[in-house]
Amino acid sequence: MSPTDGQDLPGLPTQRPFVTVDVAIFGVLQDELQVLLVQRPSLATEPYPGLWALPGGFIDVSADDSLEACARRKLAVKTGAVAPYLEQVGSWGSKARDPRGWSTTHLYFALLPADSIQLVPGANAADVRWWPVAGAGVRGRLAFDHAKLLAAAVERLRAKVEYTSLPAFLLPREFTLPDLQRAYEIVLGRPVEKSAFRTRVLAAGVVEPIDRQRQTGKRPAQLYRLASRSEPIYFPRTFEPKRD
Amino acid sequence: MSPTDGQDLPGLPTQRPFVTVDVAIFGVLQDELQVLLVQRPSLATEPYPGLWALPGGFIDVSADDSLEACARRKLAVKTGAVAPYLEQVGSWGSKARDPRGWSTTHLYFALLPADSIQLVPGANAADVRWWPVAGAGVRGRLAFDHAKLLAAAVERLRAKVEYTSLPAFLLPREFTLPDLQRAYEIVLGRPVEKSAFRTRVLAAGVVEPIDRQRQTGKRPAQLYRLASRSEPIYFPRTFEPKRD
DNA sequence: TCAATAGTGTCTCTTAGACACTATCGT
DNA sequence: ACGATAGTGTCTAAGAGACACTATTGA
Repeated sequence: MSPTDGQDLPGLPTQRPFVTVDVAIFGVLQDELQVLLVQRPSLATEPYPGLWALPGGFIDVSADDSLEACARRKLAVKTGAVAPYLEQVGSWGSKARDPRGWSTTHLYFALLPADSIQLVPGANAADVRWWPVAGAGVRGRLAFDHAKLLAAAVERLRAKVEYTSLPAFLLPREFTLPDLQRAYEIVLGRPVEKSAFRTRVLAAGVVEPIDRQRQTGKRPAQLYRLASRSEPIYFPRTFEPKRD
Repeated sequence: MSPTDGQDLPGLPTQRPFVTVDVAIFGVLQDELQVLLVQRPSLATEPYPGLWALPGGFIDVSADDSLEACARRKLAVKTGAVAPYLEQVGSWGSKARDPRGWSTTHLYFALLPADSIQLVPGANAADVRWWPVAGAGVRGRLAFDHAKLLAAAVERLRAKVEYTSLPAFLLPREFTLPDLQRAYEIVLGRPVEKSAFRTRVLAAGVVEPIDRQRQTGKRPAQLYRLASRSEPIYFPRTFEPKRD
């Protein structure tokens, strides 16, 4: 197959944008919401050398059957794991966002239990590490338009957390209700009322109790697991605090 | 500039998907939610000849500065109008969705006052017309994967209508509250309670009264216009009917 | 018995939903 | 006066938010 196959069929444009997929992988570490970033290679031939970026890259039209498959592949390459939750955030494309030319990117975000995975520095990424989302360490120092992409992913995540069970995908398979409540508080960045939280989560059927409790020094807590390991639950109302 | 410019820079993939933008343009006509479709040319060299499809097509990397600009261009070409509301729904891409090869599409949906525009049959589209969204006339007879795309756009629209002022963008610049309520009912496909509707819409500051009323045979109705002509308003709660 | 965390009960207040009622036009 | 549509008021019930209270462990 020649390298220009499919580039010159009649009616198809000869000049095409290049197409990438980026993934914002979120986890909770040290009681903080963090995002997985990779460091770009320090080669003068590469754009933004040495800067941090969302993991991602070009579509491989011979290896990737679809955009989502491409996102899952890039996720697996960095984490060696299959994320329990993956969702498309949107797409961006313009002449200016990549110095190499007209480009589009399809942005996904993934949630996973951060302590369950091993980071995998890749051939094309000097380093891989978690960065706190709230911290200023990352702000404004990301390659390409990734600061904007990350902000969009965080905004989407925070918005959906108000009315879905998404934070459960940040926890290991078995967890307690206080664990889950803490995950909500970490993502939202504000405290959540305990009684209302428990009522809502249990009424919505997000979780089901298992026949075990967590033994700590204090009163033991009932262990739960997700009722639906793959799909999030949507709540009828939100967690938003009462307006004043 | 040679036709392969930008195709062979070092590090860039030589094989790229082709990139399209599609737009689901919605309007209310004959008391129904309708979508603008174009008929594909009846040429054997074109895929899906004669079938109906969402307006759209390839990115023109020399004419389009961004994906959204491309969507606005395609919208203007068919309607001659600038839509008061345009939102990205998502993107799809795979090897299989277009017989000509690996392709991606970026789907937008637009809302506009249907009676304010003139349809413009284009060079590459045999015909343009409105189709009822609910009707079976369109179902399963769309080109490419556009049935799926249209379903996604309708789903997004319906979901957002529950908690936003989107239907206002389907009305002319001046309208009455009963007009607006009717627009909600048409999009949602179910009746909306009058009193709660008015309370919510007015409390949210969606509209502002103008110094005129609509004279019909009956009691005249106060005319309003959008408080914010460009941005939709988000309600704190939804219009969903009480569960049983 | 105390500290600490898990889990429940109770009160209030807001708001949606239902629906009846009033208001204003033309005929 | 009446039909028809515009617009308001009232009652009820459900759920959120606040917060106090009880429960269960180890030390």
